[in-house]
Amino acid sequence: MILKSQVEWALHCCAILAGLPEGRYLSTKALAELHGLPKEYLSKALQSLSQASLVETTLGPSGGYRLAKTPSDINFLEIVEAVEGKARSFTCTNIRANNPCRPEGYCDSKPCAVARIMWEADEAWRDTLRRVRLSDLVGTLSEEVPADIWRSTFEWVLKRAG
Amino acid sequence: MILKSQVEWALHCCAILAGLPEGRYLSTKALAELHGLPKEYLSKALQSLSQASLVETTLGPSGGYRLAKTPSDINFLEIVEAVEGKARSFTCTNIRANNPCRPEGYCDSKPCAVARIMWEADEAWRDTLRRVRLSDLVGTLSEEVPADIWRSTFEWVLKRAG
DNA sequence: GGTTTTCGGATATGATATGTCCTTAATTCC
DNA sequence: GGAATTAAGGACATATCATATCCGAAAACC
Repeated sequence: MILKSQVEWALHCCAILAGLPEGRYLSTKALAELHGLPKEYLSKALQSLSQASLVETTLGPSGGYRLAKTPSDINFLEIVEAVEGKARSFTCTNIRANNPCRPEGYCDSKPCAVARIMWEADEAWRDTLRRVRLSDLVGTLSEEVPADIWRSTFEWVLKRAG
Repeated sequence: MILKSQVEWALHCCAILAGLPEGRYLSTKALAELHGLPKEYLSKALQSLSQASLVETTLGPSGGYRLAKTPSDINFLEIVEAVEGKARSFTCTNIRANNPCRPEGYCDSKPCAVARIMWEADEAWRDTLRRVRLSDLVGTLSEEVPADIWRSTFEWVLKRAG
């Protein structure tokens, strides 16, 4: 049970987009080169963010992506679910229904007890991600990343933002 | 990010094993027929449980599997990790290291902030599973499954246990 | 009009989950 | 002792999905 690498890419890209000056866009090409990622494939992750209305896009030169909301209004779960999907990690195939001792046509009143427990754990995972805002990540990064690297990184991307 | 179906199978099998009389074994064949699962493939899941020392085995007729510990000494996480593995759901490829603005040979003092958040969510998932004991599942099942189905199911499997 | 960009479709490839088959060794039953 | 049964595990086949690349269309900018 491993998350797509696109999840990692999307989170890092959102962190960069969160630090952009108001109104500026950043292209797939710039984000791919900054992170050393395949441009065409990263594009799919960014499209997922766009479909989830987490980012806005514009075409043409100096076009690209910017956040559609303030970093404090975006949480981790939104980003993760945008590229990974909203499906639960445990899928119940209801194998209890194959029990040969069950009367024909018997109908369960509740979902399977095994599934309920697994879904509860899934919710705990989602709750944790829901409680972390993109602005929290940006705060941590600006504390931990040395100031000169942090500053020159944004100079670097802005130079490519036209 | 979907768990293997073997996780579901293993959990249901453990629930049945937990209800067996002391000292009795249940074969792969019986467990597979009870749940309507492919015998050969289910065998792989049971082997995983065996390697994790959650179940004990014996060979020959009337052989098979039984729990190696009391149901209250087995939690969900042990079973899930036995078949799914202990690897975290988020793998950090450290793409921050590709940032062209980083000085050559620069070394990070901490793991990536993105990864730390994702791992925290992973821990929340594992904590939830760790807190649920196999005996809790058995308790829920014996409450919710109609008593006659519950009883005839164990008569059915015991008939196949030799 | 030419360039740059997002977006989506089509396709290829590799890894992994799923499923089957077969052999070996141990145990039980007759 | 011999036959039947079982777990264990290796070999193999198949299907699904993640990863990756390429292309064409439409939109924006110069």
